Amino acid sequence: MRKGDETRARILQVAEAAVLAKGFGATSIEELITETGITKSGFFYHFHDKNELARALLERYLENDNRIYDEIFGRARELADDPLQAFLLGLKLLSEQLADLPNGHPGCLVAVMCVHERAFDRGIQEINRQAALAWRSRFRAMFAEIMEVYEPREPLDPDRLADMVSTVLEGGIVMSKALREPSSLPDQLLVLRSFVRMLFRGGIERRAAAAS
Amino acid sequence: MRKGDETRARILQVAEAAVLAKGFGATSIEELITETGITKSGFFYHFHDKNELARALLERYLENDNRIYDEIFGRARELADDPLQAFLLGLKLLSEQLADLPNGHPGCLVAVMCVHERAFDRGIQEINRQAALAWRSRFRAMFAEIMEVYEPREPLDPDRLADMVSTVLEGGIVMSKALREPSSLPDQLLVLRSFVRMLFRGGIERRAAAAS
DNA sequence: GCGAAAACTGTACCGGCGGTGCAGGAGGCT
DNA sequence: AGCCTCCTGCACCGCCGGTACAGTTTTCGC
Repeated sequence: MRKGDETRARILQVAEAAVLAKGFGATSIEELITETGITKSGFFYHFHDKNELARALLERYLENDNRIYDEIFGRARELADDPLQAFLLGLKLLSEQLADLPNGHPGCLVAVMCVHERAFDRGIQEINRQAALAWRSRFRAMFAEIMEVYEPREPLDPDRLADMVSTVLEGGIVMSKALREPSSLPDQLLVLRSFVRMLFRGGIERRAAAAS
Repeated sequence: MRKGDETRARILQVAEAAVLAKGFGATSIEELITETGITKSGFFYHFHDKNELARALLERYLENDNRIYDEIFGRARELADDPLQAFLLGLKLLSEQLADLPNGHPGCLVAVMCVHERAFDRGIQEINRQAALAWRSRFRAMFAEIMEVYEPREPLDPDRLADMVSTVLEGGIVMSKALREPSSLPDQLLVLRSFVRMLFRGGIERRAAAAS
């Protein structure tokens, strides 16, 4: 029981690195089993086909992904009283953490599954969709809290604003890889941070100006 | 000579749709030849392997991509005297054009190649990098022109700002696919538009306020 | 320590796919 | 007529995903 989970986890670990490095199609099962020191039969004992591997991979990735966001923005929320300051600090911490990765962000499995789209079943597409919606509600909650305190300079839909965070993350990963500049992703996050600061600090300045 | 080019173009057209729909690995050569009504030998007469197909596909895609940006931002530049207004109009036109696509943006081949990364040779990675750099210099030129007229509310590196446009485009494509909401990409472009307007119109307002 | 279940191994096989090699043919240009 | 471009047809290779299934070791609860 426990042994099986450990092997399964080892396969997933090796598979994730390989898939993020060269895509799902280019990652062969034979390669995974030689690297984990298991036999082909052993592999198919754990995952009855490649699609199931993809699902497990994605679920594992998303759990970890959510854990990281919880940690970073949770820490930021503890350090700052103000919701805007907390969010800006969170973006900064995230940017720094990504900048510390020596080879840059390894890649996002959600993006991989999007690109391979129709190669997978509807179940995986649905997990992907739910993940994107979860990101949306996570960041929307933060923006909603900010908007209770700060009036935005321009009225922007909180959902669209929340999606902007995911958009910059996903786009930053792609652009970092295309440019071969690991620093691009953290830099783009800081640009987004400036935009958000401008959006809300502009608002409070306007209110101060109107009051005077 | 002309006949060959036509067949080649037909293969590329079919291949692009297939690759964007389900990824490169999941697109089989056999499938391409049945759809174009050519034989396997005929295919390998035009492309000596799959890697060469990828290169041709990418080059064709980038030519078309550049043509579209030239058109849209060229038109915008003609319609507006002010460089900021021209850029904002260009983003709006681009957003509208993307919103008009019934099934959303079909996908970006640069992102596909990034995701498959090590499955291709260095030549393709280099084309990808040059494409990203070309986007950067295209939009940097626009921001440079804007900055001659408007002072940004915050000092932001024109390169980073330029990359933000590509980042939002690439990220928006991924998020649109993940969410299964074709409207997400054009919406995100409009959010970026708001950010850019805020960045520069905030600047001019400050100068006007300082003068009064 | 024992028995059952879980976690594998080994082997043999299948079909699809990327890719090679080569011979030959149709059609147009000179 | 002869050559070149553009293909077709065919035979073949090796890798890979996947199946089937019998047998073996490891682990864990009792």
